[in-house]
Amino acid sequence: MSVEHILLGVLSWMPNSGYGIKKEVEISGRELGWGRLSYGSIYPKLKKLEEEGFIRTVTAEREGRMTKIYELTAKGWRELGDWLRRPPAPPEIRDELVMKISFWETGLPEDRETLIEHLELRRREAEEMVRHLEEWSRNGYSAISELGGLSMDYWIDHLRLSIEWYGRMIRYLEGPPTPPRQDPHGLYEKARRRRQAALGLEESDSPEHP
Amino acid sequence: MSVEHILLGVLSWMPNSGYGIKKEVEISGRELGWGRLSYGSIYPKLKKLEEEGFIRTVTAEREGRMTKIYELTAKGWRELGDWLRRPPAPPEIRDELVMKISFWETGLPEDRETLIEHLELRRREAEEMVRHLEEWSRNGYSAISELGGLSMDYWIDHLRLSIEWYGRMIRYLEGPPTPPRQDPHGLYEKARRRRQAALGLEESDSPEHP
DNA sequence: TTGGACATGTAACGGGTTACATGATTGA
DNA sequence: TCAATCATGTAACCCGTTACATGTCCAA
Repeated sequence: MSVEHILLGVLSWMPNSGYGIKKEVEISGRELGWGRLSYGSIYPKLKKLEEEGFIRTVTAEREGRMTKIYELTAKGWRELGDWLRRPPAPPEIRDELVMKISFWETGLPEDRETLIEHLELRRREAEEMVRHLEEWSRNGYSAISELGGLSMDYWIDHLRLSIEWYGRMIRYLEGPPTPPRQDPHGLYEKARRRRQAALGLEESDSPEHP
Repeated sequence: MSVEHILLGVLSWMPNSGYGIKKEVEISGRELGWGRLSYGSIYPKLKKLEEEGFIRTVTAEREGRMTKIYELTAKGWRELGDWLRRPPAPPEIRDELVMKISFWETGLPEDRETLIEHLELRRREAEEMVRHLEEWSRNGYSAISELGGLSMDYWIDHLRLSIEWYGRMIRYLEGPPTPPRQDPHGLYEKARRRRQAALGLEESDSPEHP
C-alpha cells in the first residue's frame, strides 16, 4: 500500500472527490513528498478502497455536477493511524541533474555551457516553486496545520539551499577547469583518453576562448 | 531510457561488470540521485545495451573468476553525450516521513511520541549517511572529479539541513501543541470531530501528563 | 460557440523490484 | 568447513503512468 495511504491521508483533511484530491495535492505542493498522483491511479484505488470498506461515498452530486465525494470510515481512520505509526521508509530521491553532473566530466567534458544552461533552468524552476509555496502558505484561505506549516518550511529551506548550490555551481563552471579533487589512479585522465580513442577525437581538446 | 543512461554513465568512469557497477553506485552514494539499482534491472539492461551496440564486452575473466567487463563503444559515448545535453527532468522526491507529518494532526493527533520516534530514527539514518559520504569523499583512493566532489557537497548540505530540521521538529513536538498556522474554515477542528465520531472516541482527547 | 475548468473512468504498457536459482573463491 | 563476498542471471509481479474515451457547466 502507498498511493492508498496518500488518499486516506488527504481524505482525513476533509471528504473529497478524486478530482479534488488531485487538486489538493497539487496546489499544496504536497506533490513534493510524492511524485505526483495521476487519475489513472486515483480512481481505481478509490474504487478499491471503497470496496474494502476504508472509505464510503457520501454524495454523488455537488452543485448539479456529478461528483462522488468520499469520506473515511472507522476502518479507514484506523488504517490511516496504523500506517502513520509504522516507521517511514527512507526517502527516495531521483535527481537527473545531479546524476548528470557526476557523469559530465567523463561523458561530455568539452561542453560546460550546456551544463550551465541546465543549472540555470533548474534554478528558475526552483525559484518559481519557492514563490508558489510561500504564496500558498500565506494565502489566508488554505488550511495549514502547525505541523503542515513546518513541512512547508522544510521544502522551502531545501529549495533555497538548492538554489544557492545551483548558483555556486554555475559560478564554478564559468571559471577555469580545475583538477579532480581526488584521483590516485588517474581515472579521469584515462577516461578522457578512452573517450577520445573511441570517438576518434583530436587531442586538441576543449576549445578555450582567448 | 533511464537506467540505461546510469549504466552508460558509470561505464564512462571505467569499464566495469554488472556487479561492479552496483557496488560503485552504492559506495559513492550516487544512489542518492537514483533510487537504487537492482541486479534484476542491471543485467538485462546490460545485455540489451550490448545487443544494441552501446557497450561491448572486453573480458570474460578477471583473476580466475567469471566476470564480464563492459566498456562503452563509440555509439555508447555518443548516446551518453546526447543524453547529458538534454535538459534534465525535474527531481522526484518521495518522502514518506514528510507526507506522514502532514497527515499527522488529522490522522493521529493524540500520539506525538511515535512521530518523535520516527524523526529520531530518520535523524540517525541521515547522520550515518553524512558520515559515510564524508569518509568516502576523503578516503584517498576513490576517484572524485571536481564536479563529482561538488555533487557530494550537495548531498551533504541537504542531509545536514534535514538533520537540523528533524531536530527542530522534535523540539517542537516535545513542547505544547499549538493552534494551526492558518485555518479560516475550522478544517482541523472539523476533522477531529469527524474522526472522533467515526471511531466513537471520548471527547476527553489527548492524554496530557501533569 | 468555443475553450477551459470540472469530473470520472479504463486499458495497455512500461519500468523496475523481489525472489529465486546458481556457483566460484577466499579467508577465518 | 562455513560464512562472506564475488558474480550472473531469470521470471513473476507490482505499481503506477500514458493515452484514450466521455461528458457537463460556465464564462468570454
